[in-house]
Amino acid sequence: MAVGIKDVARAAGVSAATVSRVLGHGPVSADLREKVEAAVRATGYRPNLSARRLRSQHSRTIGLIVSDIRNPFFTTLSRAVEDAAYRAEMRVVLCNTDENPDREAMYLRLMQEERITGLIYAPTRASIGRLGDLAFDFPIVLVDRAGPNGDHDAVVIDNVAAAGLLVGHLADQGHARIFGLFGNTSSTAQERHDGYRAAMSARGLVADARFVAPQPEAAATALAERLATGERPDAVVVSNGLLLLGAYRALHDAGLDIPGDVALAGFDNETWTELVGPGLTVIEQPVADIGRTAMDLLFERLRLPDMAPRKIVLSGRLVARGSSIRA
Amino acid sequence: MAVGIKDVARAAGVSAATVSRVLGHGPVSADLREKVEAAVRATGYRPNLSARRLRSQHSRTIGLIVSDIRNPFFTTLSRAVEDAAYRAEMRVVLCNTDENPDREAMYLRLMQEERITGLIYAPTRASIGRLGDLAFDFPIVLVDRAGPNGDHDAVVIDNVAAAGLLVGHLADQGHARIFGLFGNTSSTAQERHDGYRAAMSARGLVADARFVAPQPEAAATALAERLATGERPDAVVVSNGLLLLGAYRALHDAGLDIPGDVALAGFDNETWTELVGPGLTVIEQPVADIGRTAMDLLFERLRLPDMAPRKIVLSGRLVARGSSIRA
DNA sequence: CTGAAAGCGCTTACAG
DNA sequence: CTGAAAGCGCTTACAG
Repeated sequence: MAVGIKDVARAAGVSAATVSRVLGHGPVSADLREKVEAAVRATGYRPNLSARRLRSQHSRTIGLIVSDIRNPFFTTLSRAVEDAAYRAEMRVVLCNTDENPDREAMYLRLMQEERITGLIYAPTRASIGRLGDLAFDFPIVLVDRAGPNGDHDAVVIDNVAAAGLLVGHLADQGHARIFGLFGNTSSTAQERHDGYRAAMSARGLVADARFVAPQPEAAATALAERLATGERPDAVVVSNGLLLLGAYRALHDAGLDIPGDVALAGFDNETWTELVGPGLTVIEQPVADIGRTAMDLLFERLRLPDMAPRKIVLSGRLVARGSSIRA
Repeated sequence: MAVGIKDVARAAGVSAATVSRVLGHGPVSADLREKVEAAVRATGYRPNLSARRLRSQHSRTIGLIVSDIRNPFFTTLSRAVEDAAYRAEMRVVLCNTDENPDREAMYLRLMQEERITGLIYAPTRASIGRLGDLAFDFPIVLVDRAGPNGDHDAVVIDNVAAAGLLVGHLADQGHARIFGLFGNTSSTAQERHDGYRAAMSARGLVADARFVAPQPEAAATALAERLATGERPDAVVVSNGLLLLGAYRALHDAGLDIPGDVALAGFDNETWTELVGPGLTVIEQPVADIGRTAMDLLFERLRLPDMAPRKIVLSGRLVARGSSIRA
């Protein structure tokens, strides 16, 4: 049915080996090369990648495991990774765990079964501790979330510093009761929480934070609850774009003016953050750089397997907008 | 290095065939099954999918080609497809064309080389006409964008009707000079344009539309240009979420009040559309349903290859918000 | 139910 | 530069 390499060989009057060499980078005379190329066109031959991978023992495949593809952070990241892979003539298998450790385990198994060349991986907090236990036949570069002990290559931003930037900015604007909302599944959110807490304490302010599921609804609910009890915070910081959406909605629904009643700031410079109300103050991450750097690190690791693990720390940038600036 | 099926067989004291049967659904005695399972655990064996696919001639792989993964429409679609594939014990290869016909051609080649089981595909407008020319070894279900002649299975929404809903709604609110912005790469946008034009004409209104590249910036530029010339439109409709973002920003930057100066409405009920200014009036598409239905159609087609092509038309729903409602 | 053998479609030493 | 042969790691008739 489907045309195979033998059919092309027959049509070109050469051996299958020669066809393979033309398609690969083997040495072939111009004469035969031309005949083979004509035969490939005539037959519409497409090599079978499963056979090629099996025989060559190279999958030329990069695995990419992210925790939520709806999050523009990971969408942008995956595009950067794909572009880099494409330039290196590799493909990408993109998997989405939804922050679910079961799905994560399944996809890690899949990566092994695909015999991937290397993995770029944003582990859930549940998995990040057990990372050392797992032995894989391929190198791993962590992105967005690094393990506590630096035994893996990783590309992250300085979350403690970035959270400190936000708190410092809010404090400079005269805010003191700064309520924090942080995702409860990622080490990144944990670090942002730590940075928040440290910066608050450094200014003699009292930390007041909650961890919630990383969804807008959870943030909205948690913030609404907080608004209903005790003294109202005069600012809110959140640890990512999804929570920012939920927090914005909760303030909106509560009829509060931003920043008049409550200031708002968070992570991830998504397009909509510039559009809403007064514009939202955010930390912008160098997302595409993170992806490119992760691929660079992976290729380095493949060339030099025994290199010591490297953690590359990039910086977030404060984008101050109306949501935090007191008139 | 890596443990293979023979290693497991040796460890379990059985043949490779028996190991294969335990891992598949073959008939094996409880006794041997147990031994094999123990050996699999002990060795940490993971089957090589390339070998399995090559030998079994089943890739158990669904291809999914979308035009822009940043567009939440396609993100949501891909999640729905993946969930359905997962339930059917299949994997998904997700490819992103960026509306670029070259990338599209490359990915179609890749699909053939992967010997995918079936393809779910949102073709660019450049390709949609040539769809009939291409012969593939796998069935295709078009999503979001159907060809002009119904020779492929497809799942779409009624774009003409949906655009008519928007125009009708705006007209009912007293708007007459309704400017339209439509993407220039998708047949979907073309249909929405046609629906816009038909609805305008049915109400005796004069159509005033432009096609632009499907990016926020292009929409913003085109709308700014339109605002700078001639009589100002009193409403703007756009054909998708990205253009809506750009149009919103252009109105905002021009210092115009929505809907006081200009009303705005468009497609895709993305989260941010509810948050901005007065809330944006949109057509909500049943995105997850489109994905699920496409997978159903694909499986049907695989079971019954000779079935006549079916086009399933779902409906958009008007979500009216402040951006179009005249006080 | 079980094993030995063949073969999926390629690539790659090996020999010339 | 070129071809014949072996073999990647599995699955699946075939025979028992």
